[in-house]
Amino acid sequence: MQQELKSQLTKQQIVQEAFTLFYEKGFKTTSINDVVKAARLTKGAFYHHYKNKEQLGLEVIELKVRKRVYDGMILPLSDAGNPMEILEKTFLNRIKSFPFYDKQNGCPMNNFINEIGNYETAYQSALKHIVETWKAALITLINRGKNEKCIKQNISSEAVAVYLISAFEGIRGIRKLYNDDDILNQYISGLKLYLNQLKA
Amino acid sequence: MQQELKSQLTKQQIVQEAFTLFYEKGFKTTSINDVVKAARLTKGAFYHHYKNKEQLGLEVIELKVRKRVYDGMILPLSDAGNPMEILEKTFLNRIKSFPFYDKQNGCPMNNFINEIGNYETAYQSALKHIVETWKAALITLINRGKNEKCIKQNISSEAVAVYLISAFEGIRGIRKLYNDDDILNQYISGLKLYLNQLKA
DNA sequence: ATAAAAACATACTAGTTGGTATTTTTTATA
DNA sequence: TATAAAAAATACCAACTAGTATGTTTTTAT
Repeated sequence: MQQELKSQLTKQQIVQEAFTLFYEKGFKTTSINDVVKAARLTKGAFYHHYKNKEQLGLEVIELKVRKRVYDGMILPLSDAGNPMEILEKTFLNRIKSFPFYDKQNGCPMNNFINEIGNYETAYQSALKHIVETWKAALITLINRGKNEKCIKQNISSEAVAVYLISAFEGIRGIRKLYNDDDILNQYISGLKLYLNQLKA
Repeated sequence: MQQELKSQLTKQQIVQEAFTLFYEKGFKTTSINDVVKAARLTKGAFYHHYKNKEQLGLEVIELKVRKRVYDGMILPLSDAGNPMEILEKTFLNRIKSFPFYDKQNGCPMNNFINEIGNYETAYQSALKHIVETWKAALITLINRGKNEKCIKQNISSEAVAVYLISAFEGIRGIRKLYNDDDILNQYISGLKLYLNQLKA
């Protein structure tokens, strides 16, 4: 039992360090040597727990990237209260609460999508699953807003959800190019404007 | 004179093949060997024309990526006609006219941004320059729309410009995860909705 | 015609990559 | 306490990386 615990702890350590490195310097540019060095382990230990680098990447997406999006952007959507306010609060709070580090490095999911999104089926579906979950949660909330007469009836919930996600992921990338928050504040203005126009 | 022409032709060939490879498989993952092989040249030839890989990357951004965004998304904005219609036409036409290849591989600029956007100053400013040019062109058009009373007065042109760009770049990445155009059509619905709400 | 210079090719280096084979250490169980 | 199995370390490999040194061919100027 203690052995299994140790094994899990080691894997956790590897995944944690890998996530940080992938986030900061990209998946392709991070070597297994980088990861085991950061985790203060050796290659032998790594390849005892993981078949190859791809499997590590998938586990990082599954355990870290997914959780991040889930906790930050999906879970808050199921709170009780005015759907329109929840929508605003979730997007704005998230953007505003990012530390400099997160602004500089962008969205871990978006980084993965744009670095290895194409032609790597396993990654594609892992990332797609996160997006789909997010989208579904947004649609549910928007539909609730329609039912409760605080969101316009004649708009497509799906379209709004996709447009919200797109703009959010887009700005996370674009922000990386800048050294200040001006562009982020402009995005926030644009988002507020957009949300206001959805109100019934 | 003939020599200079030959030199320019070789460089063009290199930049062209490099752009394609960077687009298809990423900047970091494409080796100089890949590039010279595609251009049917040798390493000696490459390093005669370019100082290093970074310089090639910058030239690809400057000559290819920039032109692509300029021709597809910026130049059409300065057409004569109803600003609102131009806005709609430019974004929708562009999205709808992408061949499968372009949908699968995403936006070359966005790929660069998310792959090497952070901690590489030279790339940052090259890419930022493209975004800024795009943004400025959008603002000009939106302001014209306000003057001509076809766009609401009480909205921030900057905010709209940034939100439009963000969503566009965002969906180009997200589309990479899918095998069909459903998500793209939902984006288009969302975009139409958004644009309609700007009308005066 | 010839010498210099530019364009390009060949062969190489030192370092890194993902991954493996083998050995040592730790842990669980009899 | 002996033994098997899991965990981790060491040492290694072939392929690949960006870049260089040194050639050879082609073009240009005189």
